[in-house]
Amino acid sequence: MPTATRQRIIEAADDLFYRRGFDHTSFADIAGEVHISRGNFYHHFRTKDEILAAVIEARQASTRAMIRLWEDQEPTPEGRIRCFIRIVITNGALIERYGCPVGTLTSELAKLDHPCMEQARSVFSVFRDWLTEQFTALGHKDQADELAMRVLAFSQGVATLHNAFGDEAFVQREVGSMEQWLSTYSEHLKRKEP
Amino acid sequence: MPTATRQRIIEAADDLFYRRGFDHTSFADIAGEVHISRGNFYHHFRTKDEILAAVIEARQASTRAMIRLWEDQEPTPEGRIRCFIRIVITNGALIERYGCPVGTLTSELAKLDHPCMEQARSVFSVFRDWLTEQFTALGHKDQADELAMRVLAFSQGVATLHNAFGDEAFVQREVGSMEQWLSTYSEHLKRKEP
DNA sequence: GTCTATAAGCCGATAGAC
DNA sequence: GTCTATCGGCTTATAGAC
Repeated sequence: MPTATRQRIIEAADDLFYRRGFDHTSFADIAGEVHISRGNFYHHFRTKDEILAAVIEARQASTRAMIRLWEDQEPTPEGRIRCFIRIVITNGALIERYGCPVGTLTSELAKLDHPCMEQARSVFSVFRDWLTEQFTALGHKDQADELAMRVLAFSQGVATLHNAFGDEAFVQREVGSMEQWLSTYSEHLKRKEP
Repeated sequence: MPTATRQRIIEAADDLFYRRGFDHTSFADIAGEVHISRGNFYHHFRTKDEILAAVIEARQASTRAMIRLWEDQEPTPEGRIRCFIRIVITNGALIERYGCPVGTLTSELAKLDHPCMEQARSVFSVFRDWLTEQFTALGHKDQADELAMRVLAFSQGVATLHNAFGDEAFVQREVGSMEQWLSTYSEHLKRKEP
């Protein structure tokens, strides 16, 4: 049973880890955001790694919630994959300023040689596995994972360069090109259906 | 005229900034690597920002040197662009462990809101401008920059996922696919030449 | 140019009162 | 559950001897 304070700590840490980076965020920063003392903070989380694990767990949950939303909104696999492709536009303002939350965290944890690296990678896997399901439903079971990884790589490349150059026209162009690529993989199914 | 010690500091800092990240690397870490005292260190660089600027300048120079090497080895624009595409294989072992040196630095500096961010982005620009030249030479002047950005985004997407998943087969597959894509853009020129 | 010594402050983490 | 007080260690950076 998470207390309200614990939940507020996780939300503040999630935000600060994204905007400032994990290593650069101190306990004092998080405590200040939640308006509690550092002593109180340690009542809820004993180590920094503990709160990182809680933050990543929260991100996994919110990722799954977003995916369920896409599934409710879009009945076809093509429409659902399109939702993923368009994240780089949907979250464009944040990505331009702070990059992709998933990619920048795994990059940082890799350099820190942090034990939570595997857990952070699993956020990527939530997207990867779901995209693989969608491409399987599109009738490309044999190469579904390969296609999922390609779409994932697209999102990371666009996010990194949007963060570096701040060029919105580039993002729009790449999304358009990727959507066109997707439609060629969907035609296969359309031809088979009446 | 850079002294030998100054040069050794820059090389050690370059390596540590890449492997551990800029923020996580301390003066003591660099001084320890070079086997000098912290006091001596401050004789050469007064602030951490100063050494970061020197490191980025060194990276720009080494990037230009690598490009000159490609130009010597490959006479055609297609061959030269292929050299860039294959970096993710050439530097595969380091990328798997620490990510792309350019992409991870810009991501970190963006979060730190660091004044050297613009300078770090210019390392990307060295690649971008050179790739634009190559695509112009291939006969695609109108969309040369767009094609350059696509190849750049490819490298960043592959590097981030290689760092996250450590899947070498994925890298090989994506490089092969990108080389095939490149050859379709080169055929245009081949048809015009006798 | 290179060193030791040290300042001033922030870090994660703990103890114990209420 | 929340607080204050505090520890030991590490940080950037400076002063000054050699």
